Amino acid sequence: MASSIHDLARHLNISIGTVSRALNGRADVNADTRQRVLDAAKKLNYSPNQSGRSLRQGATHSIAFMLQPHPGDQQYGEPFFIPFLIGLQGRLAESGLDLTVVMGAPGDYQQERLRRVVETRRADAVLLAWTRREDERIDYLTQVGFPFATLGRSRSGGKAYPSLDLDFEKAGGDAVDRLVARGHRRIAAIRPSLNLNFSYLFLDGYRKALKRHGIEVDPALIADGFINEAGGYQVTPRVMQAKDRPTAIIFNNDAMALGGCKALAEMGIRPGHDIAVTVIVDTPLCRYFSPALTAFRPPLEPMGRRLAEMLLASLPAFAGPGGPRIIHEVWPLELIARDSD
Amino acid sequence: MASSIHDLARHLNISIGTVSRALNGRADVNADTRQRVLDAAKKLNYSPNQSGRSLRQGATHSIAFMLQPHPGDQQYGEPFFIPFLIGLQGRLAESGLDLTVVMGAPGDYQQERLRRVVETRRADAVLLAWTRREDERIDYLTQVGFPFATLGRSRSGGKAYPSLDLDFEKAGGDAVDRLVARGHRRIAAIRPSLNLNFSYLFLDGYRKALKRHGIEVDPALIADGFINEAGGYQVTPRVMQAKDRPTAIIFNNDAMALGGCKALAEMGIRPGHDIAVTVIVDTPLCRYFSPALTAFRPPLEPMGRRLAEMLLASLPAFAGPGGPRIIHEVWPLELIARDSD
DNA sequence: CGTTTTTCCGTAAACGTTTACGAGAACACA
DNA sequence: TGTGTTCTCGTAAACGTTTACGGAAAAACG
Repeated sequence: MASSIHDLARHLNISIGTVSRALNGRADVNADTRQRVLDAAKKLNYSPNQSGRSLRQGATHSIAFMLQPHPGDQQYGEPFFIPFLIGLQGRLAESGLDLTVVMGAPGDYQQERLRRVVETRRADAVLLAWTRREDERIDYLTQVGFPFATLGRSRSGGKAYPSLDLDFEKAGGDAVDRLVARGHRRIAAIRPSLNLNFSYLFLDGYRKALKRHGIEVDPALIADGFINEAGGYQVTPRVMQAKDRPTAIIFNNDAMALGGCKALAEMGIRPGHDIAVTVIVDTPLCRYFSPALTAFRPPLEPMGRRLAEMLLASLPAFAGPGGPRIIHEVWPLELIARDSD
Repeated sequence: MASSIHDLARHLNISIGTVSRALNGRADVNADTRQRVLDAAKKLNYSPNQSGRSLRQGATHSIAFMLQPHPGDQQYGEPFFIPFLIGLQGRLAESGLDLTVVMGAPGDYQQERLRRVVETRRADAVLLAWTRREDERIDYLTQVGFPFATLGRSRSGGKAYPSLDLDFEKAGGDAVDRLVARGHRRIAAIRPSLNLNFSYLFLDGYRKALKRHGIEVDPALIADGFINEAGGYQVTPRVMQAKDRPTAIIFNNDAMALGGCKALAEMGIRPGHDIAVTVIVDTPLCRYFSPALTAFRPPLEPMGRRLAEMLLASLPAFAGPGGPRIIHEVWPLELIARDSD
């Protein structure tokens, strides 16, 4: 049933070596025989056994993307990543690589699963998302010398790996600028806990922009909570209880914004009327919420493509003529003005 | 660096055969030597090369879950599946199996990717979701005799594969019952197009319940659209233009409900006040939306665990003493009453 | 003590590829 | 014609495992 290279060879009365060379497009095979091999391969529905290839070549031809729910986050997930994955997979496929998403159990922050992938050599490289400020995954991978790239920056591992990130700092500043221009002075910031790197960047941008406008940074207007609806719901009332009530809130996460708006609604506060709401990472949620939420949108699919390219460029086997290169890029977020501010 | 079974053997001065047997827990190896092997394995940080194992055993020890955005659905994804995947991965890990999620490019409905997985033998079995009424993936897999299980039922492929589904028919009926009990007679149904199987089940339940209550089924109150926010947004006004305006809408999809509520808001119609809204599959969205949406909730994580178990039970290599069994189950959806109806 | 059974381990083949090496044939060139 | 080059292909080893087979040593048994 599963036809092997031997079947092809027997069928054509040539050696398996020639068949392999023909299939792999090597130069030292007659054009005529190559065609015959290709035809036979199609006819016998042949496709190479990956285990065999991997074993011989020491490469799996697949890239692992580590996807993991945050600890305790049983209910919701990562819609954010889907368009990103589409771009990723598209670009990888062009280079003959498979993308496999490996799920971690919630809570262990991927370390165990990551080790498993690396040690059993299930992938040729790994893609990490939601990098933390100090990231043990990055430490581990650099230590064992396993190729990887990250979506997001980190302090860990030096800069010896490709990374693509969004400019959360600028977005945080732009959000403040826009709100200040609209007359706001009391601006709250709500961000995820866990030491996610983008959350720090966002806060930096927020703080710097306030200072630029001569506005004092009030700790009572800054809060962090769990990175989902429940977290936003829980933490938003806290900033609303500040002595001098905020007239605007910037949420660093769409899910938290959703929960926060729920909390606001229960307090009788209407986004867009009684308070201005801005969200840093846009998803379709923001668009279809009532009122539609002003948000900063990342070009997710192009980001996926680009990160794939950057990863490939760093791998000796795929790098272009110039040899392997480590590329770092930071992309801007585009403001989508809607009704909530 | 990557230590092989040969390194272990050399280090212990025994043959690789013995090492392998010790590692795999076979009976014909001395308890003492086994311990020495295990210790050495830990010390040398050995873990078996998957390609080697797979090649020899003809099994990859991994299960593929096919995840694919619907054609044209660039923006949003499958948050629905995350808890499901957690359950799945947890149960598979207990049997030493890896779960890899394989992404398809949007649009080709997975056929090409599926073939690729099957033909290159990257997984031992496949898990399909969002089954269609007539499903070419199922036809293909049964035809080539590749093991699989499905989340959702289908007309294709006979019944020779395990399947776990939710009782959308009952949920559709229950939703109608509840609305009728609250005085509604004009009840609209909005569901995804594409011939997704659950969408038909839902509609069947809806229709039967209406008839049970002596209410005529009005085609003007039934609409289908694309399975995302945009689809709901686009199609909801259509049912609202029916001669005798509906006083309630049942959405068969949470994303469509979100889009639909946006459309309603633009028409000045408030869910929970001017119209009753019920959603068949609950997500955190429904809970945090304003107003919170009444919805039917599936136990996603247990479903994942259970489907993994059912798949394993159907595989000769993992089936229990009774031999392989094909199990079919249909689980109920639990109504979560909130504020929208 | 001799025979049979059990325990334990080494040998080697096999899984399906890729690829270094070498060799025969055809060709080019003087 | 002789020599060197090019084209094409077969041979066989190698990747890291698992496992059937057989055999030596130890244990059990009479």
